[in-house]
Amino acid sequence: MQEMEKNFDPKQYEEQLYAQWMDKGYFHDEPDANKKPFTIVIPPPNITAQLHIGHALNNTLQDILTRYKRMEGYCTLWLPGTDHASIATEVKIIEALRKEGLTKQDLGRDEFLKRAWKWYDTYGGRIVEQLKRMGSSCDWQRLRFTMDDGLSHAVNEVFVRLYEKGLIYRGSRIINWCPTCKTALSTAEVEYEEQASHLWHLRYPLADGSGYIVVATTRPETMLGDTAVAVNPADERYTQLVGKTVLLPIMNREIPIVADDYVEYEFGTGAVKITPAHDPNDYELAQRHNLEMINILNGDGTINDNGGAYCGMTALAAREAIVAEFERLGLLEKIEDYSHNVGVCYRCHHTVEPLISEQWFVAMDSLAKPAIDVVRSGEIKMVPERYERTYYNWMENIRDWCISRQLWWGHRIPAWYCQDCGEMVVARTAPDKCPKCGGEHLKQDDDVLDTWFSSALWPFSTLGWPEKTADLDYFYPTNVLVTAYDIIFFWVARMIFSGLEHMDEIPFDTVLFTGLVRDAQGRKMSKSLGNGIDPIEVIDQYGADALRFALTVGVSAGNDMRFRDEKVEAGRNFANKIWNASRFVLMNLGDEPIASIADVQLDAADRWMLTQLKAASAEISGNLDHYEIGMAAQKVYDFIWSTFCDWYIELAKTRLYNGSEEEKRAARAVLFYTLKACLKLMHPFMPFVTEAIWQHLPTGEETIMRSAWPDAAEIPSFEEDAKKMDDAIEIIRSVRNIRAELKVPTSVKTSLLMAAAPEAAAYLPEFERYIMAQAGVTHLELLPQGSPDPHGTVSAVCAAGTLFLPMKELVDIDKELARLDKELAGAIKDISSNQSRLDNQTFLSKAPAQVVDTVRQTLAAAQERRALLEKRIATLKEI
RNA sequence: GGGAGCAUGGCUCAGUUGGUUAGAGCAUUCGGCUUACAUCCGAAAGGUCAUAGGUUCGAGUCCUAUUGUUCCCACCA
Repeated sequence: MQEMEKNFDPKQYEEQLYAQWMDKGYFHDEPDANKKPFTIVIPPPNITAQLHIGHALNNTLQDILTRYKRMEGYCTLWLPGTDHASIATEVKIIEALRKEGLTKQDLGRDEFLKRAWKWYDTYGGRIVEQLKRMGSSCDWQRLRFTMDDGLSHAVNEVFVRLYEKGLIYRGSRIINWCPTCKTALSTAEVEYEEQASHLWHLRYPLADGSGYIVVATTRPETMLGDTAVAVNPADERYTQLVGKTVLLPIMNREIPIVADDYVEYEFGTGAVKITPAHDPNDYELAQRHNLEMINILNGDGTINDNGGAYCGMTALAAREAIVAEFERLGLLEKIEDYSHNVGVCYRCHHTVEPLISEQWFVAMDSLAKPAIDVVRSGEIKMVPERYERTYYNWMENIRDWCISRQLWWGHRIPAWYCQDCGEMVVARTAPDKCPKCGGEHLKQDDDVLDTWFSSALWPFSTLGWPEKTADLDYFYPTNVLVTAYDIIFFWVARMIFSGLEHMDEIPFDTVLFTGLVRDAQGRKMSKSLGNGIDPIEVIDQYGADALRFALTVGVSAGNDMRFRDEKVEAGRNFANKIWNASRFVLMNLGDEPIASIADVQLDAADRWMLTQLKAASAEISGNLDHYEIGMAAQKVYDFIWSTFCDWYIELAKTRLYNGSEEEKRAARAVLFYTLKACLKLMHPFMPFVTEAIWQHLPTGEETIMRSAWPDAAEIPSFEEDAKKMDDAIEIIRSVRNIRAELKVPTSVKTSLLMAAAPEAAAYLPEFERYIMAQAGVTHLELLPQGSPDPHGTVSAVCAAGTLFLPMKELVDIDKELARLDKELAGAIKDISSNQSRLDNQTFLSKAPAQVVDTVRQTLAAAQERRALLEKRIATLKEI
């Protein structure tokens, strides 16, 4: 066993330990009927690029839960994988092509797909490497990709089943179209941006020449496709116009003026131009009024043949030209400044155009209902709970899901069209001939599926569905899904209804939401700001454990967090702290075999330590069980740093350096026992440093990650003895406090006198050596009961009694009096607050007896403190 | 137009089901190279828990309103 270096150097261990874990197969479990399964499926990162800090947070939490459950003895599976991210990846590849001066059409579908697969090889692999750097204990033997054969098979199966049930249909609807990506989008894929624009007031002349009606619009170019003007039926300004027609300028088309409740008369002019093919509201209104629908846009966002003279112009160019033309014709009433929401594509951020198009849809009504029920009933819980409301809100107002995309990279829609008779066949595999006419010229649908269609199946498609595999049987449903709140609609909701529909079971019982990781100023990380943080750079600089620490300690579920270097530094320091504590223990274990804590004479410090350990492990396990990961991490930190290092190790030195052999044996046993427990409690959070240490220790176990999680029930506790140690600690703190306040140099030792309560007098001698060592005193002298306060001393009042430091030559009497006055004021405040509670009859009758009792005790203690302080002040004034 | 979150010492944040004197890290001040660690140790100072009401024996925690701030959803052209 090599020696431990003075400081923990992550670089020296991380890669090597990870390789070791992989070699030994520690991340892999086979279904085991004797164990309970614990399953997490990773939210598959998009292969578009490398992982960002948000992924690091997400995966750290999953790893913590997985490692915890694994140590608890569950049969665990954390299933990793990546997502082909149809549109996002395609956008990236097209960008790359453009730099080579190519378009995707230049390449053709097959060549393009080759590029995409190459992209997957590069970035998919890189993502896996990044996950490994973070210490993720994923089962790499079960690595999946949404375009794997197995998963593609699942996608086809689901498509065909839903089609056969009538839940997938093809139809012509108004959809959101991204002219840049040249594809349809689902409603979820449209984001809205506030944009400063104008409201153009246009005059539409009445066909009978009796004047004109003014319409207001934010998109003047759509007038090319207008097929009506609408007003509110109750709007008196226009009642006499309803039923008349206007002559649409430029197009010279005669279109009706109709009345419809949809029109708000306060807005604009109260008259709306109706463009059914390019506005969802107009579309609905057109259906009510049987209006013509004229599509004026090409797929690339330019004006088509229906736009007459404007054909071929971009929508924006057409807008300018049309406004100019209206002005020339004297038909431009006015232009107002107007700011409104514009829909943009969530991938390329260009304005989307609503248009009518033939697409594939999933009918949502019957799927949504059971998915709502399982959350309402609590079968699926969301942490924090408030996201359940967001979920209901979406699911209850859900619209049919447009799933076809005019893209190449993705799962091609399993529908074929007979070139001879036009018949459409939806099938699991390519049909060789048309079932209707027998023709052999069948052409597959050109479109691919929404990338989220395959992600929706992830919890079961990754486990082998539709085959009935052992994995699927054992690991499904999964336990917890850890994801950011921004994909609740895209993904979480769709997994829930898909799981219910195809597995007849929920996909997971808990959804743990993470917040967004923001930069140190609280800004969202973005490419344009260039404020993104690369987790790998952080790991290179501080180590993976430090990064994980910064992302977890004190963070609460679903809340955004700021990422600050200081916190990573704190994490690095913590790793170094446990490293050095372990180094200390290791140096002091001696040559004899380490005894069990059951076989040694435990002293008060040991009993205190074990009692604290028992409480801490119970609390930490409890926090983890409730997904309070930030709090669990905080407790691990505090317990190890303060309780174990700052107190117990320091106390143990007394016996290690000056104790008898038997005492050394006891101290070593408890140090070793507690250290191992500390490492285990810490391991899910900081796997590398804990494993590195573990392998330096004579534990007899080759890895910490498969060791047993500390079971609080098995740790002995000694409440009463622990209380005595607490009293001694209070004495030590008081002495240190006085010494610091009076600026007594550490080198100056002093004797300590105590007027102790009788019980305390009995046990304090046992603590004398600890007090001596920790407080810098030469010896502890117990004053006889009832003896007067010694002159020329400084004092402090503790639970165990009053202590005196005979340092009158060092003490400024006035300062000391001031200090005592301050303490007295504190005591008086405590007395009055507690007394007033006890004076309250309702409190006495309604509060639990235990609470009342505590208040009584607190009051008594405060009163005693006051008496002692007053006495002390009086004697000091006599000097 | 609906809905949600946040507001706690100088900064960044915790605070489980309401229960003694509201915690931590960083920063600050003071004292320390004490044979695990200066990536450290000891000590201190610093908070009317946004504001105003209410419920309760008891409120940072529950309710109502207000202010500020962030976000989500929504078809006012």
